[in-house]
Amino acid sequence: MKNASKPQGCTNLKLRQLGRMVTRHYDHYMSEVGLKNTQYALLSHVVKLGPIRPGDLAKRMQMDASTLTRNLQPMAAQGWLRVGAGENARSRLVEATAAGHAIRAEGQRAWKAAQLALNERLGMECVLALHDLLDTCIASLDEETSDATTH
Amino acid sequence: MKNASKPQGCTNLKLRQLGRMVTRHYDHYMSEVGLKNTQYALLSHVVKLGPIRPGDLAKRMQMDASTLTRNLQPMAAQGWLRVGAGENARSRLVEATAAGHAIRAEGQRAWKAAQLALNERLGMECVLALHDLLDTCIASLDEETSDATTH
DNA sequence: CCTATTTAGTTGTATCTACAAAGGTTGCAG
DNA sequence: CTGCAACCTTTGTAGATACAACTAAATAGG
Repeated sequence: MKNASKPQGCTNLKLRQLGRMVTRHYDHYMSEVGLKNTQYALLSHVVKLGPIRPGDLAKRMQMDASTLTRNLQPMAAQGWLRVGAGENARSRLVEATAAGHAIRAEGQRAWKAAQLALNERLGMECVLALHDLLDTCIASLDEETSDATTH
Repeated sequence: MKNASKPQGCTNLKLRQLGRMVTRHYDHYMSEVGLKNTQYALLSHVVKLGPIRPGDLAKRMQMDASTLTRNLQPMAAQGWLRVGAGENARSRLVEATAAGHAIRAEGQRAWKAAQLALNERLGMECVLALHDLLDTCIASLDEETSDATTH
């Protein structure tokens, strides 16, 4: 017994609206340590994935390569990460500096507070269900993109 | 029997990642009629909510007032909508022009194709569940914002 | 009436986002 | 070795997003 046979409204609209709300929520907390939500996400990925090529990082974050180039710039200017030479002359490697690790640790505390507050506001059940669903959707769209269905 | 007692990962990250993917999907379809996903959303709201004040429209869309001011500009320049005088000298009214109604109708066809394709890619069950959850979350965060709990 | 506060909208500034195109690099075919 | 295709990243351009500060106008007190 379905809720409705056809989805009501626009998936994109709802995603973006909630996205704006949640992003504002996180940014409010992250601002205490001088980070944007996006910068914390990027820094965390760089810390975890070690020296990594921009293109690979962009793919992991489901982000356009040119967007990544742009997002790296303010963070490199802050000295939080470094975009060095890769194997080839045409590839590069991104890695976090000591300052980057430090601020990421600070950011993690702010992030935890933000996530806890959000869990509180939405209810744990809701957040768990949302995470599962978002993960499923991301995986679905991702596998089609990389076209790995055939082998 | 829960999936886990604490949510794994970052709600904001997942939302933004899926948001980027889905926005790209819609923009791909909307580009056929020369609209961005955001512009279609904005235009639809203006068409539906009739002449409306910028502030009210921003609240409806969970968007900062200054963001709305900026987003209106390219659309007004295209002649799709008009920002006219309101009751007071300090308030204004936004409404769609004839050209706005026309392109919104075209956009609607593109939107339908995009939504159908997304339903296909994610599966109807998944989209329905996602819509319900997004609506619930938006409503939760919204009621706290408007602080309507006390009376 | 006049000032203080609140309200409505815009501007300054900074970042995020992505498509199209450009600039080099690598690798392969001939 | 030469030329061309494929690859990796950055630039050009345009729009989305929001906080802080600003302008202007309505409103409340006195």
